[in-house]
Amino acid sequence: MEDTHKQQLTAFEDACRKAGLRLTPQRIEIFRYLAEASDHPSAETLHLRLVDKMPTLSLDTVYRTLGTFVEHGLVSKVQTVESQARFEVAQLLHHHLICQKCKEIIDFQWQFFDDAALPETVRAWGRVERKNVVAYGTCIDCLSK
Amino acid sequence: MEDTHKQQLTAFEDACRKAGLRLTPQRIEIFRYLAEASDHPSAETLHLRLVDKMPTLSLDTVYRTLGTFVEHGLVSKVQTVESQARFEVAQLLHHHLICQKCKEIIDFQWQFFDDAALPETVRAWGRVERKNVVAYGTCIDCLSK
DNA sequence: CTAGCTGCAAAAGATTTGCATGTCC
DNA sequence: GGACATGCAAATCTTTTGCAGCTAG
Repeated sequence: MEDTHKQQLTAFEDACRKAGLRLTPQRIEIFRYLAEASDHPSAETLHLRLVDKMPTLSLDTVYRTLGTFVEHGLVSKVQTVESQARFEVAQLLHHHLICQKCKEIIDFQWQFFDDAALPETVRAWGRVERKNVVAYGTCIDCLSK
Repeated sequence: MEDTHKQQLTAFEDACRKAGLRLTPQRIEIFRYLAEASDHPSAETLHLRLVDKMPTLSLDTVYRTLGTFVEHGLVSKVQTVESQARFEVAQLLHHHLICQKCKEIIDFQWQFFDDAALPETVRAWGRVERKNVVAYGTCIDCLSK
């Protein structure tokens, strides 16, 4: 496992303890897998890939666990145009590229945007906590097909 | 009806004819309502509000019609973290503010962002057709509660 | 007239929930 | 030990689909 993932996992265990969440094998596995995955899996995909390691893991536990993680800000629900929700380990300052053909979601960084101030008019609306860019298009693989 | 909406409606009728879509009373009402609404309603909300005017209108027609409109680029499906999908009349260059408490979605403009070029790294990914900002926070009404 | 829509009802897909049992702290 | 989490099954909620009748062009 990469260092980044180890750190995420430790931070996760600390966050669980702080939030009064029990560290069960299921939760650890689900989080670990999500931290290592880079493809924003759905609950179903996650379950499918984890039942090998953990044959008794049920799909509803995956749903429940992801819900709990999202509530506690450990995991983010990624917006898509598909019917199934997708998830990723919560991290600030990253944005999404979505291929409209293969539905793949890729993360990217954009410092310039992160530093930019929202327009004046938004200030009157309320308090903004975070802002994200979602860009839609066609990935290079799908373009060449 | 405001001029903007009249124009949208005329553009809609033209677009339907061009696309070979029939102009049925249901389609006209659904589009008209969506053009006038500013709150990004879900299919269910739309149906609920239209059955008064059109008592025979069925929910599945609303779903089917919105699907057809989205396919033809007349309407956009708005991504949310809620379970129900929400819709709006398609328009370029606008972004969303989402209140995490009351779930209200507000449009805003941001010329500076629209003009900004995506970072270099994105170019290697493929061809981007559009980019949107989604900002999350708490609206002024919910802040004062 | 007739291809394309609509409404109805039923199905499918995604997610949630009640409950009994098991397990982390 | 006791509160919390899990697994199972059933329920719920959202969206889709098959089909027969209707209607815009």
